[in-house]
Amino acid sequence: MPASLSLAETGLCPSGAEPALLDELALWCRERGASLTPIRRRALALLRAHPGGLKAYELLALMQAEQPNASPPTVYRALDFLIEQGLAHKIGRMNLFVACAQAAHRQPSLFLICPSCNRVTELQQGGALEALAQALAAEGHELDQPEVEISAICPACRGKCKGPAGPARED
Amino acid sequence: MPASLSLAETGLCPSGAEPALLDELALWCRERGASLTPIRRRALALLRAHPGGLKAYELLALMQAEQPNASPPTVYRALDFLIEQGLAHKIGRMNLFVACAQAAHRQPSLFLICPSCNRVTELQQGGALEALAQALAAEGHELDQPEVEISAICPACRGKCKGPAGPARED
DNA sequence: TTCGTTTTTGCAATGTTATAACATCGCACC
DNA sequence: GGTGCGATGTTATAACATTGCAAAAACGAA
Repeated sequence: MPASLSLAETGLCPSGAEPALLDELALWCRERGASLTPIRRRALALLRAHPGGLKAYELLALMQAEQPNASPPTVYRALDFLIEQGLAHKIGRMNLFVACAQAAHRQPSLFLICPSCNRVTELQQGGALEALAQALAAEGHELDQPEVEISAICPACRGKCKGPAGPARED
Repeated sequence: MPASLSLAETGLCPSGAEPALLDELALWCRERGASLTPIRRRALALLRAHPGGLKAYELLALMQAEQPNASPPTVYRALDFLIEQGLAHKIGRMNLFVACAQAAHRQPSLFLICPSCNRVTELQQGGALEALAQALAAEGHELDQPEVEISAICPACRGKCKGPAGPARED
């Protein structure tokens, strides 16, 4: 079973947009008493258009294309909001921000970062997290929160690229 | 809040030093063709004296107490070396560096970061990592390397501090 | 010893990531 | 028309990390 679900295979059109989905998410925010303002919506659209994730300042540059006065706080505030709402995640080790593969399901996610190709895979089903949670519970710890990041060689790279660690992350 | 003290379950004396252990580690480096120079040794000693971990610039400040000309590259180079040798780890999400609880055993480690008290616990035995690795393997991924960071409520905080998320980490 | 090589260190500048602090705007509500 | 409040604008700065180059130390071989 390909339980993996690489960020892109939700049927995303890579050029952005997805207005219907964004409208739906805006509604969802509304229901929660939050509002997906134009800035936040734009940030989310950009993240979704870049399944490999974006650095904060890359996002800033993209936003400045439409909104020349955007500044660091602009994007960090938008990102904080999206993360709070479960619409995006931060990959701490790479300072990378990605849209949530499930739009906003808000369930804990396991991020597998392949050290060989640097690709980020968001794993949302399969027993890995449960197994981990149980093992932790057995030692008195309680798995708290989403966004568990793990270095793991992805299926594509197993056997293929062993040594050289090719570059990655062309946007 | 009591003081930090977490990784300390090794029975570390908190005031630093441990010359015998450091000598041993220096030898161990030698065998591997690496050398634990005075700067690196000093950095390691400081990390070990602060079981809660240190930020790079905190470490820098401490090193400058003895070596006024120390600069950012000084500490980052030392940290890179220690991490390479398996003598220290970096907690990516907090930009925090900690001495390896097992000195240099170089086995994958699971870091549990309590969102309530910010305490970092290094877990090196117990089935958690194994369980995770197996679950990943079942989906075609191969757990790659050390330093898995996880947000998990620590035993001390379970039941105790639920809501407010008090601050932590005064050194 | 002297030479050449490699590793380590010193140092200045810069790059990257993130937040503080404060002012302002726009809008719902009374 | 004020007031409250969330969102945004704006400037500056904090915090984290790296690059590039040159000087010095360490070390092995001639």
